[in-house]
Amino acid sequence: MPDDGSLLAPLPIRALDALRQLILDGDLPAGARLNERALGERLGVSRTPLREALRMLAAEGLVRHEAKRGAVVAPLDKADIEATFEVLAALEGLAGELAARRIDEPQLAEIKARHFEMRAHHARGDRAGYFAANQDIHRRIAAAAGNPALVETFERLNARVKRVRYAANLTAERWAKAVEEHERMIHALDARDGAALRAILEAHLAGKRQSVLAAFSGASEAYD
Amino acid sequence: MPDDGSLLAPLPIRALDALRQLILDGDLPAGARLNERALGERLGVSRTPLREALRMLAAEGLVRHEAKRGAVVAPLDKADIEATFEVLAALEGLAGELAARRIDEPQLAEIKARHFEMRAHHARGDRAGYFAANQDIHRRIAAAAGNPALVETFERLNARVKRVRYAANLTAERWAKAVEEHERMIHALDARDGAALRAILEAHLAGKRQSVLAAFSGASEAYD
DNA sequence: TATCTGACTTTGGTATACCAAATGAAATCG
DNA sequence: CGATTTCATTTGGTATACCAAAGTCAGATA
Repeated sequence: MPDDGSLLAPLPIRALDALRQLILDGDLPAGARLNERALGERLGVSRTPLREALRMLAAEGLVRHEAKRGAVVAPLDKADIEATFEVLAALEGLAGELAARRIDEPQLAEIKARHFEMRAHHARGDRAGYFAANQDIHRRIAAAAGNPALVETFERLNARVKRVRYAANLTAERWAKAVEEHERMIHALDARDGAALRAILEAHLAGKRQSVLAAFSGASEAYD
Repeated sequence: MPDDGSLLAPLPIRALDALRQLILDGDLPAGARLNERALGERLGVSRTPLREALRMLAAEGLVRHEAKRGAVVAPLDKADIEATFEVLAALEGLAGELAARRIDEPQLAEIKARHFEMRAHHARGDRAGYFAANQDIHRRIAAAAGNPALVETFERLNARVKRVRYAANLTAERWAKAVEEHERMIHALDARDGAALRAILEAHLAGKRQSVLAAFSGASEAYD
């Protein structure tokens, strides 16, 4: 997902990726003020490219610029999460419908393979592995939709809730239910049933929203 | 739609709004190289805030950064337009469904009023007035959905195709059909029928896409 | 004449300089 | 002792300086 953190990329891009990582990992907590000189030194970059990175992060919604006090890690409240998941669900639904219509055999085969890897992680109770495989599958479905604008829009919004999305601790039941939904996704995709896939994905996202909101309300009443 | 072009806004924001206007109006045609010094002088701004504005426009998709050659007004081809409209249709559909569920009477009344103003513009054959009213109605439906992430996402994507969206010259029939669709929108909204409104809006956007693509293919085979 | 070459110029990328507003701390007043 | 005023410092906003890579073009060469 990094745009391009590689050594040859321009500094604004490198700073962007580094900062995004820091925010998503929680090293820069929501609400934290981002001192340009200090942050620049930390990243080994001067203020000019750093400020460009901050503007890009603001466009992604991970950072807010407050008048006369600079950049702050964007707070995230319940309403933000609900709104974002509402849009993500619609985008996933669209992705599913288009993917069912457009996916080719090699793409489908690879998604099936990932699906079984994911089930393996679930069987072992390996949350990190599960999340990675899960994310990869959703990314591949979006890619199979063959719509770059959709992928980009999804990634942008997903970044906003990622901070909290993968912090949600699944209960065993919810986890099992998610896996079962994935199972049905594969079948719908295999049958090229767009309407069904859309419905499953929308429900799947609704479930994720619930579990994220539950974890959110419980853990940090106000994440900002 | 300008973020805030006012005199008290910081220069990156002012430059952002000014540049967006220049691009949407076609004063900066697709593919044009954006010389930082020249552009800065034109806007009365130094390169530092200008570069921040360019990064924000890149995030909106109106500008592209090419390696070692700087910023360029983003080209827009048929595939971009199709992909963008596909996502816009899904977002409008979601907006409609949510709006039908959440709109209150004053909001609905105002949309009805705008609707009749729009019909007046249509009756007079006033395209500019029609487009403005039309845009306003769609914006209000999105607002009535009560989802800021949705509004923001929609605006961001819409900006990409605005350049070409309002250049499409409607035929009389297509125009009449659009107005009739708007009529049905109002009824669905009035009846709080989310599913119907979603369907109408998705079809409406599909029609817009067709008319834009037709105008696009005819006029400028390659808008870049 | 066509092509190559090398100095000059332009341009984006990055760092630094400067300013005014905001912040914080110390001194002063009630 | 608490509130407040003042002054030093920090910080964001903006402009400018510097560099290396790309681009340009005249003149030399075959």
